[in-house]
Amino acid sequence: MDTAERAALVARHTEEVVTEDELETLLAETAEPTAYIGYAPTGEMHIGHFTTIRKLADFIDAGLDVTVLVADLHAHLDDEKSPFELLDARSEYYRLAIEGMVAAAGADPDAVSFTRGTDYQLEEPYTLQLYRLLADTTISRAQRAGSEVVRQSDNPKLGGLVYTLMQSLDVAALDADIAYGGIDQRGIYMLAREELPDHGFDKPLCVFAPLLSGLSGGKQSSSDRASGVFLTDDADTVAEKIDGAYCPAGEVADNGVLEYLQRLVFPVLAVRDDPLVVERPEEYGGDLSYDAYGELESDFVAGELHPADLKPAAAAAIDDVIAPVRERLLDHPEVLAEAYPETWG
RNA sequence: CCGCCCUUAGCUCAGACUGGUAGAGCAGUCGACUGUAGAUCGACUUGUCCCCCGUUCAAAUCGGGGAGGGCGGACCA
Repeated sequence: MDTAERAALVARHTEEVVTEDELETLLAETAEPTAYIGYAPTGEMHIGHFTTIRKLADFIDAGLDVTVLVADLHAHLDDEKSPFELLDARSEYYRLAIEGMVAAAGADPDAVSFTRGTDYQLEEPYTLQLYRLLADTTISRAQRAGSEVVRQSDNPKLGGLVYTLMQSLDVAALDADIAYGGIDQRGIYMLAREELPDHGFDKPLCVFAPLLSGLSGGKQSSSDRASGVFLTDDADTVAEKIDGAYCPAGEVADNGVLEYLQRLVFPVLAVRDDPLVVERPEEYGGDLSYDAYGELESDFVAGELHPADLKPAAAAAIDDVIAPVRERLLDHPEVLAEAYPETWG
């Protein structure tokens, strides 16, 4: 694989790369570039996380050294989304779920390094750097950077501000060349690109994944189980949720069903070299089979593929994709019960 | 340390002055209409009224105490 091919692999299915030129340079000049993505272990993981994590397989194939940060302190700093006492349990759950998703994406989980925030964020060098960042970042700058990530309220806590600076510093602390995350993380990593060079660190490249629409048209949320498919949802639940999803015939915008297919199902099917089969009654033209998302979208836009036929096929395919992750999680009921006692205890 | 304000449905809040065991909007659920969903109609559900004590035939409402949250003041040798 030459540099251009590797760059294309890293960049495919992304929302934005900052910047493409820097990516080519990095891949050409660095022996083993590093990329990291951080997750604050808060609510249960869902299919939106899966689409973002699935891309780690591309990173690994492109020769990147991938680290996943389980940012336990962040989970508490952001308006105490996770109680302090649950950080251990939820960190364990996140690691289990993420490993499951990496494996389900066709990559080797052992190729990913895991780190927890508390492994290094309490040590002196990190703390000292954090204080220095705190000293020269304005409140409004930190607020703006974190506005898409940190919970907003009329009476925001200091934790949400520190969260933003810590995440910026994490890029340097983990020695990552590339900061990867959903496009909602853009504000924070732009702050990192601005501030880190002033503190003697390299300016990180950023790769942003698209966010999935929720099934009702809004955003997917960990705190709303109905807004999307969760990793532990069984086949019937997936079918119910997809059946209820906003899905206007012929329209692509805000269509969660199509997004699931494009961003998660087809990439996984491609690895297995399987098509997506849509069963359809004879009166509407009989079964269909798609090897690529583009064909399916064309048919959908043209009105050749009706939502009522698409939905059951999509539900079955989604269930098939999450099944191995679900099984891995349900194999460890004690992990779920300790991390989310109110749901699983 | 002092003073003032707030706490009612999943969310935002009304009701408190003039006690009679609670309402609106949004959300949600279910029908109708569409070969899905949404939109649109139609129907429906939801509550330790922050906690404790007291007054009263009767307290979300009045009195006292407490908890949590917000705002302001004071101290500044």
